[in-house]
Amino acid sequence: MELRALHYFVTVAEELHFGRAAQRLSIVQSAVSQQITRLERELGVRLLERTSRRVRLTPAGEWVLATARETLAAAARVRVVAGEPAAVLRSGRRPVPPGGSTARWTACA
Amino acid sequence: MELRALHYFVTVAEELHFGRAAQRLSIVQSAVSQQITRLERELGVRLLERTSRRVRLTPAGEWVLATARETLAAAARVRVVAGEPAAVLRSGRRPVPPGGSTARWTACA
DNA sequence: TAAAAATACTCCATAGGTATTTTAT
DNA sequence: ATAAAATACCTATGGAGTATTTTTA
Repeated sequence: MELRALHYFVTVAEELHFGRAAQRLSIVQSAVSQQITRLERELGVRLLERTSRRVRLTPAGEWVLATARETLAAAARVRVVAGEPAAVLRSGRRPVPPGGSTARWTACA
Repeated sequence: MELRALHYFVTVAEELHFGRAAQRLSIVQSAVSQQITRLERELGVRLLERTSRRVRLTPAGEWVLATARETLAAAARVRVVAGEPAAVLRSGRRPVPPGGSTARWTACA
């Protein structure tokens, strides 16, 4: 289980939409889909109920959402006590290469 | 920052010895070294002070240790609320291939 | 049928393994 | 000299991207 997957899951849970979550995360929808699928497989439980029109949290999804947020918050505290400048703060414009975002680490969460 | 790195760090902090930590984690010492180095680079702070005879926590290391444990505990709760059988429980003997441990995922933490 | 998620496939970054080197006592 | 961590190099895994397919309201 990775913090990345929890982060993606929380974002999808907030947006209730894979595409919008992907946008917020600055990655493509398929990557979000893969991570959620992997997380669900790893935990052995369905977290999101999706149809082509709506995404909803399952009961297990609701419980996991709360603890996932706690985990991410704790991880953020690690960075804070380490004195790191709050995760990924960027100043200035985001460097986007000519042909669109080919680079994989141009944008972080 | 990954849960894996936090886990390795907590183990080293408990053992105060990279080699013993690696043993407990069922991986090689160099992998532990790499993860700790990466974590320190990511956080921008030295967590462990090592000499060839002794490993000690830096003050930052002490702070990070506490929050790292909180993070791992929260991650464990995610698994619990998801109903997962407590992380990686294995029964029976560990499958070791003929030529020694070539497989990389034979043992997990 | 249209909007949205899932899948197939590719590229490259990285985790961990082996072997070796560096370092500090 | 020696015990222990760091480094170089290698292979396999997997994350994210593009393009496409599947699904269901």
